[in-house]
Amino acid sequence: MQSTCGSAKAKTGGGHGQGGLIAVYDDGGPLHNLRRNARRVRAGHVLVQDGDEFDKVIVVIEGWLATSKSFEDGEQQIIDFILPGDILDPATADGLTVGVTLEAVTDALVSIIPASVWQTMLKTSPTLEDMVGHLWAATQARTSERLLRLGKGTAPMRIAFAILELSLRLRALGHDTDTAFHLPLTQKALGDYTGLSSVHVCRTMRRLVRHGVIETSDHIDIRIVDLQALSEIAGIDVKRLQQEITPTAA
Amino acid sequence: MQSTCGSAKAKTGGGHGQGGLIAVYDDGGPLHNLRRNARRVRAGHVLVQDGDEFDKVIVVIEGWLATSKSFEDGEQQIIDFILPGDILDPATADGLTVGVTLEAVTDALVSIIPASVWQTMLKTSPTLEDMVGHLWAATQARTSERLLRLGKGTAPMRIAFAILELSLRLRALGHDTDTAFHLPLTQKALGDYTGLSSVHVCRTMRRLVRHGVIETSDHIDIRIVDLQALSEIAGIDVKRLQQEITPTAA
DNA sequence: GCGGATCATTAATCCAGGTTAATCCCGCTG
DNA sequence: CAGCGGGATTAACCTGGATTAATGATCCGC
Repeated sequence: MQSTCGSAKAKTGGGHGQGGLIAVYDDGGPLHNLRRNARRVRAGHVLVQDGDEFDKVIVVIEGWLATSKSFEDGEQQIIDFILPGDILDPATADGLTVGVTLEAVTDALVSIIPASVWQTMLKTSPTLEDMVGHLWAATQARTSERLLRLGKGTAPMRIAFAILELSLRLRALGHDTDTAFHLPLTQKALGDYTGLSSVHVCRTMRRLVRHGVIETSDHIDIRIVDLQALSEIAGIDVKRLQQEITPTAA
Repeated sequence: MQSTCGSAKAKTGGGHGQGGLIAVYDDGGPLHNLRRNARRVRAGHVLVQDGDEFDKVIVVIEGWLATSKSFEDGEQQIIDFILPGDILDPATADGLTVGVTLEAVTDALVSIIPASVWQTMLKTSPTLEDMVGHLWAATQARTSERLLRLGKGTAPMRIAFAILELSLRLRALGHDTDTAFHLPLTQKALGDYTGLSSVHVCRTMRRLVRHGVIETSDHIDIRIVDLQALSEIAGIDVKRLQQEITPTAA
């Protein structure tokens, strides 16, 4: 699950704007024919509902997905965003049903692999197993940070963290520049991710802008102006977070 | 990661009061000699600190551990409780450092396995791989539920859920009876787990008692009086939660 | 039995963030 | 161009849970 990191790096990023793990798929690696049997889904499309029977693994090739859970009253929590290169096995312990709803945030391209096939792929490719291990470790680390902030963090901290976390993940994909990036999210969605109301997300982000920590333009294009300040608010060390949550970090 | 569930069941529970996965270890399975090289730790002992270099996997044989993260100001969030039979790989994506602090909640018996050895064990034992897959799926499911409640749930809901979650996990180990069980936790710790202050944990639990939903005796011995009501407050269906978070559920 | 821990309980007060609702902005379509 | 709809923004108000602090229980070692 650890060791032998390097192999997954392969930041060749074959010119299609995606480095990281996706590149591996196109390098004749274990997932090289993913694109062939991939499926295109539109933004808003729900791939699986919490509680459904479903025993497939999903690999995201392009676009954003999100896993979420909600109460009967409609209150929703986004569990995680699934970005290009991520692999999601939504199964619960019973191996039959899933514990989250999976929805496309943007138009996306995904590959849906039956569990049995996936098993075989894993068993025949140590590289793939390694990749999965790293992704899993990264997810763990991110989730822990998020649990800490959902449990004990203030609103500014949650927002700042979400911005930094997503910016790091996007950067690792080779999208966007270091400081400017686009979040395909409404403030409501950002609230569902951070456990805040959309109104308070707005308030808090406006405050960050006013304090010159970030800039925003046209529907959540974000530019980080003062990285130092932002990471202090988020309560993290950027370098360290990057190492902990970037599966391909050296 | 799913399929072939049954093999892990093995609820023989060799008479030492622990069913589930631990039983497998004693059945000549891949982990049968765990106890031999196990290490005993006292309650309160910190095994690893967030940020440490550490590339070992930890298997809990007896007792409770907890993973946690905290801010500089001392505010602490318990990420998860690690119970007998659980396997913890605390590594982050960099494969070198860990992202959580691991502490013994009670006196405990743990086996600490170097990453390389663990790799080998996994590769040579499909049964073990399967177990790990189920544990991981169970953890995922539990974490999702907890994220939902930390983000959007009220205090009663968080407490009720924590009680039910832990009671189910304990029951799966063959400890305790269906409705009565002991939590080796202070209210402070329960607060760190649910993202509440100890004072509010107290208030909320007292209210549950007053409403006849639970009973408590002597330092968090809990008896569930009205399971129906408790699960409604928690916002779950007990049967379903059990399937989703119990690695050995059929 | 006595001082000193640690933890639970309760009450009083405060505030971060939720809720509601009005307004604005912008892209869309007829 | 007007009208519309979805989101962002802002202000006014309210509340769930934090904080502080005082009081009890237990359990200790002496």
